[in-house]
Amino acid sequence: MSPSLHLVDPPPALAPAPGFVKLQPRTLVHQVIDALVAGASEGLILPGDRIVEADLALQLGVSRVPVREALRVLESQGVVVNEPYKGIRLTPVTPERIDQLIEVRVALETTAAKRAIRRGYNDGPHLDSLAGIVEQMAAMAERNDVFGFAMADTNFHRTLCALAGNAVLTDMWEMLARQMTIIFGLSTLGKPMAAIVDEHLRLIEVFRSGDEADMAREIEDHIDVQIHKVDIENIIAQRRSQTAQTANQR
Amino acid sequence: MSPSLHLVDPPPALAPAPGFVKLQPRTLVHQVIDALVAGASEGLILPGDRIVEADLALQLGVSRVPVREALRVLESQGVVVNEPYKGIRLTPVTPERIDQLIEVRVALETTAAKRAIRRGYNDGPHLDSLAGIVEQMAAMAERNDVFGFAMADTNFHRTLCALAGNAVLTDMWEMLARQMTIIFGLSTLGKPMAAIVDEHLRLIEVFRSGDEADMAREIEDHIDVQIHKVDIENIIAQRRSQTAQTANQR
DNA sequence: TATTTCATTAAAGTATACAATCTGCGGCAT
DNA sequence: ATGCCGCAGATTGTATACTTTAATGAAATA
Repeated sequence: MSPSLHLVDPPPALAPAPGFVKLQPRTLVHQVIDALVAGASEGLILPGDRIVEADLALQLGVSRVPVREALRVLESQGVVVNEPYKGIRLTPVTPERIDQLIEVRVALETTAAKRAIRRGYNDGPHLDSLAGIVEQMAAMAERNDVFGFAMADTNFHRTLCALAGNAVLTDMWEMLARQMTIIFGLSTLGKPMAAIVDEHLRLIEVFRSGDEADMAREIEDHIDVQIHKVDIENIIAQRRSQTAQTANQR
Repeated sequence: MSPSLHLVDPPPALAPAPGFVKLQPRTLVHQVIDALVAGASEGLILPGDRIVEADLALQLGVSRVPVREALRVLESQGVVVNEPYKGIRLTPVTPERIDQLIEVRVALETTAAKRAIRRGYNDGPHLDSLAGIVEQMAAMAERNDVFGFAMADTNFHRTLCALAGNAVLTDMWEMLARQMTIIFGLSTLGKPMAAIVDEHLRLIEVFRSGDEADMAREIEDHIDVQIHKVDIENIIAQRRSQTAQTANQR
């Protein structure tokens, strides 16, 4: 883990793509976005912290322009909040906001699962790829790799959403995932990893059964439990005191 | 209606605010965003059309910077698509995409209604404000103001969503609404306005009853019917040939 | 002492200038 | 004739420079 903010290369794909992916030039804007999200999930920047364009640009070794554009994107995605001529700060995370994120995420994933079932995509190959990801999760749990575990977990749900074949839905899901990644990164998991692995296996089973209502219930329970009970404000306060000497002023 | 793209002031609020609203400076970025969305919904730019930063900046009388930032925001919201170093174009609208937008919108509105009911917000004052908007719709229908009618319609659903008190949800809903505004602007309505007014009245009734399942069904039917049957590609082709002399090359 | 005014400063918003990349066309070799 | 190479134009990506706004604090006044 790096001690400071830095531009990053594309994250390593956990599951190799089946065919060729249309590769696109990674502009600085994208790199800045990734760096910021990564930094936030590492707790380098905490919710509510001010983000100064010029400072950030200096740290990342780029000009203000790509930084500004990145921040605009993150603003429109809810990761940061902006007041014109005043400044940008990482969106404050309150229990209410977490509830809201969860509510929307459950709605999206439920819809995705429903659609996937109606398309008949809850069968062999698709179930296998989901099972494969759960295996990865188990492996990460084995070696106690919390970060890798969280990545695989996210990947599981991303894959599930993708089965709906709804680009609008997946885009919106990614927005939520980003914000939850930041929160996840700060909080330790509420449950032991082994239990979470089991939950995912059960999720696959229900998905296979094709009962839409059951699936909806299962998803709701599953996501709800994940971070609902975490006292996020306490965690943030702790982090802030830990890194008080280098902390960005609030 | 203006014959060309132009910067716009904030749209007139249909319902006056009860207290003071925290006023924020409108930067050029926001104005460019509004101008672009307005221009798109007027058919000045058609789905699939190329958007050249420099041209747009010239037309709007600003530099490229705010234009770029606006386009970045619209990109992250799905209004335009971007390929690095190649260009930006208004997101192509296909029947599949419309289906996807509707699917997500139904999911969000259903969730919002459910939450609003659970909060007990399906009562007196809130129902009244909804009914007030339907009256506005009826008035617009009376004077055959299609644009005003669409605005009021949008406002109805916006108000309904707001009752859930979920900022994340409303933000996402606004994204969808923007894209659907563009499509609506291009297509004529599939049903007579009077019928749509009736549907909204029924929607209010079901909302009052507080039956979540009924509400979900009602919303689904209502939104589905609106534009599902429209042959959007044909409409776009027509528009394109109508304004062929000044059309932006595809 | 409290309050207002105004200058200073930091940071965001905007404009201009430069670099990198794509695209289409024309010449040249095969 | 066909296909490859490379140059020129256009357009996007990035950097630098300038302008506007807001916040802070010191000086002035009541």
